[in-house]
Amino acid sequence: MLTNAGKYAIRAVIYLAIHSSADKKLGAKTIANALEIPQAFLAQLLRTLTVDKLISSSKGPGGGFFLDDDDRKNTLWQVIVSIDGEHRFQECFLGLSKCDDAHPCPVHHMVSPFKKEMLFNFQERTIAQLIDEIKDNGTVVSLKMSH
Amino acid sequence: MLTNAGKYAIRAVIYLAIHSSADKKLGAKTIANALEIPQAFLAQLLRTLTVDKLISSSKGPGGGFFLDDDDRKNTLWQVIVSIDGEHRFQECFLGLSKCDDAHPCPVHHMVSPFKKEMLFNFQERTIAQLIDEIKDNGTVVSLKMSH
DNA sequence: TGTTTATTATGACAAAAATCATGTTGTGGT
DNA sequence: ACCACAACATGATTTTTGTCATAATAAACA
Repeated sequence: MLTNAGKYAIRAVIYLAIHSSADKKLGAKTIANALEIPQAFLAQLLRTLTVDKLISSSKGPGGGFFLDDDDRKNTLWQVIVSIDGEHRFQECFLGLSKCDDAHPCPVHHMVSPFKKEMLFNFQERTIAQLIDEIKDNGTVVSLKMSH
Repeated sequence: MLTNAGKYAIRAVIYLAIHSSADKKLGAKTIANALEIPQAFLAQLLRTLTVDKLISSSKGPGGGFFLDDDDRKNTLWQVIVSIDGEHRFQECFLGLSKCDDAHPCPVHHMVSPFKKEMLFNFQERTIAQLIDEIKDNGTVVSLKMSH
């Protein structure tokens, strides 16, 4: 459903959404340590996200990655597409290349409704909204691998 | 969510459910051709399923794999567990080792309800029931990779 | 203008998943 | 008893994915 890279990217973006701003930039190393994921690998993902304009970055001393207001209007779906590609998330549960309501795989009707709902969730909600929901919810979300 | 092996296994079991019986056994080669899956790889999966008593087999001429009445009382969930293991299906969407309602990952509330529902579907329905539903539904399900 | 800090870029490396190849054993028919 | 057939068992190979290391480039500040 999601590759490791995609999972890392989502966690990193959410971490940035919570902890960074235009005047509080974070280095790849900082983020990697906080999330307990390999630095160099994360750096590549952050670069890709930067190229796709889903996160912002600045070089030099005091530089780093961050999310500005515009970035926060994007969705996690865009992050997924940027790293894993569009197909990965939507592909047939059994891996068939053609699987839709007209030509369903044997479990299509068991799986399809939930996938659509989930996809919708990722596409509609902006990152800003997601953070708000999390804060409203009260329960402390975890981003680290284990705790 | 599911490994390639798991997807193959499910398709093979459903194929057997539709096309095989105690006096109509099918060789691994036949199934592999029908589903457009690599033979040798499928053969291993079928063997595993046989060991776990989810499908039946008999050696020698006229032998092959098939589903008897007892086999049809099993669920696809058992097939998944047999091939991919229990954890694969249930793991956290973002890969966190601990992710539950008490300690949720940032997208837990967006994903968890659907996963639970889907899991329930796979655990409750027997293979026999699934086949019945498919037949009732009318639309011809596809099992081949492409068509 | 040079030094520091941090991103960018590239390629090598490791691990895991998926695939393939080979020989062995058991079973039924002749 | 022999032969043909198909499952069984094991291990090697390939491919993909993920990880790591290192050098290059850009920006800020003294």
